[in-house]
Amino acid sequence: MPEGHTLHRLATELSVNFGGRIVSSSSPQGRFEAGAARINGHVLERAEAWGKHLLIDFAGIVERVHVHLGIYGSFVVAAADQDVVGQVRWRLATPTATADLRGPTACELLDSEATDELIARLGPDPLRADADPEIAWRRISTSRAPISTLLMDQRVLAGVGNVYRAELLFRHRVDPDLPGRELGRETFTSMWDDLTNLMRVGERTGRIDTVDPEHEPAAMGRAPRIDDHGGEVYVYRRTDQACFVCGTLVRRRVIAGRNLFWCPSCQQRR
DNA sequence: ATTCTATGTCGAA
DNA sequence: TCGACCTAGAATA
Repeated sequence: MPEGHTLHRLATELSVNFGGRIVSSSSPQGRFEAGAARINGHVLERAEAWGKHLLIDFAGIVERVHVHLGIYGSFVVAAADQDVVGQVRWRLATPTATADLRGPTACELLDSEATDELIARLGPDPLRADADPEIAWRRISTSRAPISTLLMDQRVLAGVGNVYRAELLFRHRVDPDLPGRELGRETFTSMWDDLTNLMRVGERTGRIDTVDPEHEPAAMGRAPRIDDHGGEVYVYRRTDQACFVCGTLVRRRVIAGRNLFWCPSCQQRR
């Protein structure tokens, strides 16, 4: 379930469970064999997230491990001595913990130059203390592309995925087709602040919750929603269900292979 | 048993 | 805009 909050949680989890410890490293599936062997027996120094990218440092190794989960990758920390189940690209293990990486888009060693290039092409990550929203504003306010496309562009904002995109647009009642350069400065600022808060909640809880108290299940007399992304949301994957605010049916549209969900009544140009 | 789906990204057409 | 990547679990037959 990888949007930015997941990667920041993962970075913390890896740091807590493996940081400062000698780890054994292997690639049961075989596609990271050489890299895993280089790391084997070294001390994990730290793990950090930049948007949806994870970077892990090991003592005495100049390169950093770069992991990107893609759409279905997973990196799961569990107790020690787990059997290998399925396709495990990379396994980290200590006497007390095991971490298994499956199905990532990227799992590779990057030198410092490649790492710099990676970070340089990412926009500000709301979950990082060093994030500069002005960079995002500059890219949005000078673009003719629709705001729904810009929010997913990692050069504009790092860490936002399909769920946060749909929910952020809904929460601010923004038409997904609005060109970036027509988005008002005030709207952008409140969206950035809101996004930061939503993603912090996501990082803390491990789920994406975006519904305000007055629209929560208890307040509206409806059953809590249980879904893969694990939280309560306004529009994501709620195609043909009633909008919590106005009752209009939520719509879905495929754009460049991705599902966009929105309320056509609440989210109109003003 | 098979098909479908997914919170992502890249490169080709 | 489309397919490839590559994985597990859910849905369908």
